Amino acid sequence: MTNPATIAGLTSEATTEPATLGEAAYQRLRADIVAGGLEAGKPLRLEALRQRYGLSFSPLREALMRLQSERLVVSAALRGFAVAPLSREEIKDATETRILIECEALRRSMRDGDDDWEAGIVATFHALGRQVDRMAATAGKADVAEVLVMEERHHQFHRALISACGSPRLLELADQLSIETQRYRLPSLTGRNIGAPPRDVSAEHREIMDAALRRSGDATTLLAEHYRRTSASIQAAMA
Amino acid sequence: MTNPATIAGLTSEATTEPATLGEAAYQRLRADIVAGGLEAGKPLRLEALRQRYGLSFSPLREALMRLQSERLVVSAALRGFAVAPLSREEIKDATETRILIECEALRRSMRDGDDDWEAGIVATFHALGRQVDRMAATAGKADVAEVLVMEERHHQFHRALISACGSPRLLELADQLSIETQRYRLPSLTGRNIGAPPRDVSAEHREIMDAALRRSGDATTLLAEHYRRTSASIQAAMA
DNA sequence: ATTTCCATGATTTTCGAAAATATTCTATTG
DNA sequence: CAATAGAATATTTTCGAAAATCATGGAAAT
Repeated sequence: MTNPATIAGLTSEATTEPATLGEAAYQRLRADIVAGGLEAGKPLRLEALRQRYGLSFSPLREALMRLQSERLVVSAALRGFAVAPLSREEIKDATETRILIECEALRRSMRDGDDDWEAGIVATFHALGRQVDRMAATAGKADVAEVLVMEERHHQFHRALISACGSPRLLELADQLSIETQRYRLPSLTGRNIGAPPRDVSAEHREIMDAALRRSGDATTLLAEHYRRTSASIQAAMA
Repeated sequence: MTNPATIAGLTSEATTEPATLGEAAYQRLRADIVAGGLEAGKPLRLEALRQRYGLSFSPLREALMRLQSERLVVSAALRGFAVAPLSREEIKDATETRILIECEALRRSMRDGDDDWEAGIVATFHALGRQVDRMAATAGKADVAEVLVMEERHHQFHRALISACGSPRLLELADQLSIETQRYRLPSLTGRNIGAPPRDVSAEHREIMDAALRRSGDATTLLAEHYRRTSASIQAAMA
């Protein structure tokens, strides 16, 4: 059965209580890795995790195996686990793979999407805009909780675009790649982001939305450029 | 130590000795699911698995978590695991996703592939042909071990085609989708395959190879057709 | 000075029992 | 007879100790 948290969203705020400790460990570990609470490259000692989360080895190991499949954790046999390192190569590969997956899913959604699909795009675009406005009002303070809410809205918008593709695999892959790339985005969003190019992300979103609703082939091009711009700025910051 | 290499010509990693029991459980479970030794849809009771493989719960659960990420196993919280069911929808989605992934990887490989890439294609094509000839000689007997060897060679050929793509993600996804679709192919290969359309698979492989070595855009079209033909025949047999 | 070997401590991996939860069966009620 | 509640059973999930393995450091040998 697919994990509802994977589909539902990114953040640790579980709308539903996890049924097992293994599931809880998975969600908390993933949230901490993505948000940087567990530093990239750092070894994940089981004894330390046991104390940190108040769990036993079994559910922790289960969660770590899952996270390893999602490339958030690496491991060597008998040598334990570590938070997957960040690298320019990885963000590049993740971004290009994401573009491949999401552009195909967007093409199919534009072909098959109905009124509900369109409504979902408009609704999530609006919600994202509201959140961006709210954060602009309290400018200066890069509150990490607020940033996480915005990232969740951002994810919901992009997911709405491809939600009518009809392929569970493409949607799951898109979710996984979204999580992976979020690891790279978050530091630059919470940090004070000096030297970032002046970029109107909201305008990019609006263009993508408009093209998608027009069922125009431009939508995939705009989507790819949107992701490549973000990736390039991250890579530049990783000098 | 029990060597699964006799049963599993399935993957390259199956030939190397697993370092942990969890890894061994993963390999043996996967081989048994793909080969049909564990029936699709059937519940995987831990007590039964413990006896069958002579392992404790921990490594078994670890392996099952990994297999769940690869869509070979499904589970519901507190209700245990089951072999992932087979369905027309799944083989369709898996095939189309595989085409998306491998065609992109083939395009990149044709763009960047060097002499070693070409040599790998020619070598694996030859090895596959030898195996097919060997099996044609002993026709009538659909030996499951021989079929597994052939599937392994088949996989190696297709992997050689895309091996120069430069993306670890695309290669890993292709491997996973290859395993998934193998579950669907094996029954029809071991069974006596009545009513199958007369199809020269070797000729298809040669055409794909030739086009790839010519760096012709036809290669991706031929590859897609190759996979779609197989998928269609499987779906037809699933009436 | 460098290497090799072994003891020591740290860490991962595995096990089987215990706890938690689901499922089945039976008895009872409406 | 159908439906329900509760006990009994089956199964999953979790725990902490034990076993296996790796990492570290120091002594002996070259």
